[in-house]
Amino acid sequence: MTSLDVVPFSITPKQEQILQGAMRVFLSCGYAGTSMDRVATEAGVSKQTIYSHFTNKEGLFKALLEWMTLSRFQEVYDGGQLRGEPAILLRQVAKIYGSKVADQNYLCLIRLVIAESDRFPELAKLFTTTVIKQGRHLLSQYFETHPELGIADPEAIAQIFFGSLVSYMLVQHILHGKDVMPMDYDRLVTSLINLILAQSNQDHKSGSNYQADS
Amino acid sequence: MTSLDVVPFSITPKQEQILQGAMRVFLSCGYAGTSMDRVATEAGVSKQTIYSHFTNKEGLFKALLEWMTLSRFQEVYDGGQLRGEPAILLRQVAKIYGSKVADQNYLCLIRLVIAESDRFPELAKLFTTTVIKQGRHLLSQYFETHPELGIADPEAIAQIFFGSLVSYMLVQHILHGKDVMPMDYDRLVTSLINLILAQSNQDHKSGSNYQADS
DNA sequence: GTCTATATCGCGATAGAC
DNA sequence: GTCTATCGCGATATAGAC
Repeated sequence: MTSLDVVPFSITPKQEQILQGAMRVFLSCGYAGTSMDRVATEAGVSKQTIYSHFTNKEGLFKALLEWMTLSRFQEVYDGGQLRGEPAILLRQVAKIYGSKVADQNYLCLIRLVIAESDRFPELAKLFTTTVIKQGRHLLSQYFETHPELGIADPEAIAQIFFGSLVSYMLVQHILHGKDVMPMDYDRLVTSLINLILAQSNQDHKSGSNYQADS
Repeated sequence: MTSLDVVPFSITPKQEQILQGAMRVFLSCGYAGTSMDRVATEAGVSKQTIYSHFTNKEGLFKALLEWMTLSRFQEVYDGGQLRGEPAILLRQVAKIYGSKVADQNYLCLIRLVIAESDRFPELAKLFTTTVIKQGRHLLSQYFETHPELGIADPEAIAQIFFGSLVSYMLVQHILHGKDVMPMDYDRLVTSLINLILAQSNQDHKSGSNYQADS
């Protein structure tokens, strides 16, 4: 359940050189918009060299996205379990998340995974499983070990927490919201943390267990 | 400020016929992956007819996305100002949002706007302004006219509300989260509404006005 | 206005020398 | 293993008949 059925990569220097070039082109031009000639030029190798290391364009693309997804996954979640005071920890998570995800390469990776989610559904699932599901799981576990926070549905709140951060990055940095409806990241994070922590301060007899009528 | 500097469309039947065909192809194949031959076949016209109505591939693509964005905008936000009891209204908004956005065409439109946000930034800005900014503004106004909810930063909470819904749709339906980490929409909405409404039930002297230390 | 036919170019993939 | 040269195909865009 917790282990991923994806084997770790072992990459030769030449393959990494090719992937670095492929990354620059695919991330900015998309799958269909990328030509193998351009990748060869950008990587500083000939086209045939690419075909000798990866089966074809599709194979190169899959290898690139798996490589980026898994390496970035390790980089973000290497800390293991979450610990500390709620107010401090949530802000820290948001801060790390903001600095790691606001990175240009990572934003382009997300955009590319979304763009090709129909043509390459397995890659989208890999991304969802390793990045999003894992993050949600870690935070959800933290909530469960802190019952004093009064969180009724840890998984849902964890999804709301990360979802708010994801949509912020998406709208502000990918959809150019920073130009037409700018909002400070700290402002969003502060409101978000206040929302979640306010659960522990309220009268639990009140209408917090609102139920749907559908 | 509230008016958009985009003139309403007047579309001839032939143009709509072309746009309908273009929609099917562009939404599933992306910009670079779409051929004008395919659009012509799908629309039931010849290729030259397309070029006589739209200047080129880029012009056709822009016209399509502006057409879809603006027409969908009118469809969702025709209700004007929001009214009603908070618990009822928020759930109603989430319900409308869920049914309108979960539509396959609309999900593909969002994916396409994201995918081409770098090549066509003006289209991304148009989408952000007409759809996201407008929705956030309406909900923010509602919060401002209901001070009893105890919401300190209406704009931020409105962003969190819609952001949670957007990211849910994105992860579940576009990134295939429904296959690897399914979650019921009502479950998320219930937790989200509880979070927001809990603000009005708490002791306002407590740590709800947590401040960043950065 | 709309169609058929065509020009021109860049693409993915391969063959063969070294 | 890596390079240069090339094949075959499908792309955007246009020309000219009706």
